[in-house]
Amino acid sequence: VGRRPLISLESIVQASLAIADAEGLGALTMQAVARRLGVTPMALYRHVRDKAELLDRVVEALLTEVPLPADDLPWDERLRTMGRSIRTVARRHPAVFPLLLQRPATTSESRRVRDAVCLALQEAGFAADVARRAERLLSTAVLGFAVSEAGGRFRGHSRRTLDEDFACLEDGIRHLLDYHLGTRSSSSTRASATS
Amino acid sequence: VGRRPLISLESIVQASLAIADAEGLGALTMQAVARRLGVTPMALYRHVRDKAELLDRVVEALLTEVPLPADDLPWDERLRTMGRSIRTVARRHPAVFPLLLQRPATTSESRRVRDAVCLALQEAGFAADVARRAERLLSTAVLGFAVSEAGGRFRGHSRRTLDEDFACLEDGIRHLLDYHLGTRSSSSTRASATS
DNA sequence: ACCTGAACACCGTTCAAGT
DNA sequence: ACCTGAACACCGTTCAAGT
Repeated sequence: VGRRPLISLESIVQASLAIADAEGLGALTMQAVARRLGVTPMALYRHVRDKAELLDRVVEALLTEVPLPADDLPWDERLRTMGRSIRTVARRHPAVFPLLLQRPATTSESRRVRDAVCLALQEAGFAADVARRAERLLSTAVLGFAVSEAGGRFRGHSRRTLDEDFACLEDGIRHLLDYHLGTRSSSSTRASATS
Repeated sequence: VGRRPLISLESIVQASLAIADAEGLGALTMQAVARRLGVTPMALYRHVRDKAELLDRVVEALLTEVPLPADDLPWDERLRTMGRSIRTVARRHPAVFPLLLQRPATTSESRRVRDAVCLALQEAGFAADVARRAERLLSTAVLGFAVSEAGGRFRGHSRRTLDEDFACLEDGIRHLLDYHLGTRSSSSTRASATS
């Protein structure tokens, strides 16, 4: 009656992420998390229903690491910044990141990022429903690339090649957005850096 | 000495895929595969080194289900057909398909599909190295969409919405290819079906 | 309220043994 | 050559019990 908690949901999630980062998703077990926290595995079940929920929380934590750019930046810079942030988070947590593509994008943190993207697209001139569709496809491409890179699908390609690939993806997205906006001012559109 | 095999690598892979399709990736265990084949779990280890290799084989089997379009079709139709085939395979094997984005794209079956895409892109007019880059980005977008859809990230969106999303993705890709080819004949480019 | 000890069903994997 | 039986370490999860 009135014992101070030794662990919290937050410490559990943080420990889980650290384990997955260091030893892979296979090493992320309830026992490993408990051991790292100096507690028995059963203690975790007070804070988390089961392992599935733990994984949900860990994935959610990834999205928390994506910072939202300042409001006063132009919409295209905001999109570019978020895309790069996502890629950075993927490189930081390569074992867990792929799960992001497999869970419903309806959690609060995923909504937080998505709303920021949609807002930028609407400021660019897209109608709300078009912006939502564009966000879906755009995030799919960026997440797909980040997962591929983090998960090792592009193993064998140099960092330089992948950076160029990503720049090419950014340019492609920018071009398509300009095209749909009917914008002629392609001044900020870089020349295709193929090679 | 000279006993006829009860099981084969092929039957193991097929049983594994059937289990994953029916009950999810979590139900795909060595014991479950063995039970389905009427054999003890240890019998599997004669044909497969460990579970990791089994998963590799199963993923490889997914790619086998992607048919290569006829050579005499125009390059753009070939690309479109392959993209749609990939999406179909993803919908057929939603539990296993996400793994495709997490393994090195260097296996023989993945090379088979990739070479076909690169060839189409080269026939379109791209240089070999540009074609390879385009293939990487293009397959990332298509696989990313297929994984998202199969894995449930887009749960809550109607089939119709997702079909339109995919059509929009196809159009976007087509537009970018045309743009990089410097083609003016945009007759085959559909008007943007936003909504 | 929070944690533990003991227990259960299940998992991947090995090894020696059978035919 | 191919499969089995027995065994091991580990996993997620429960339940009653301790403080």
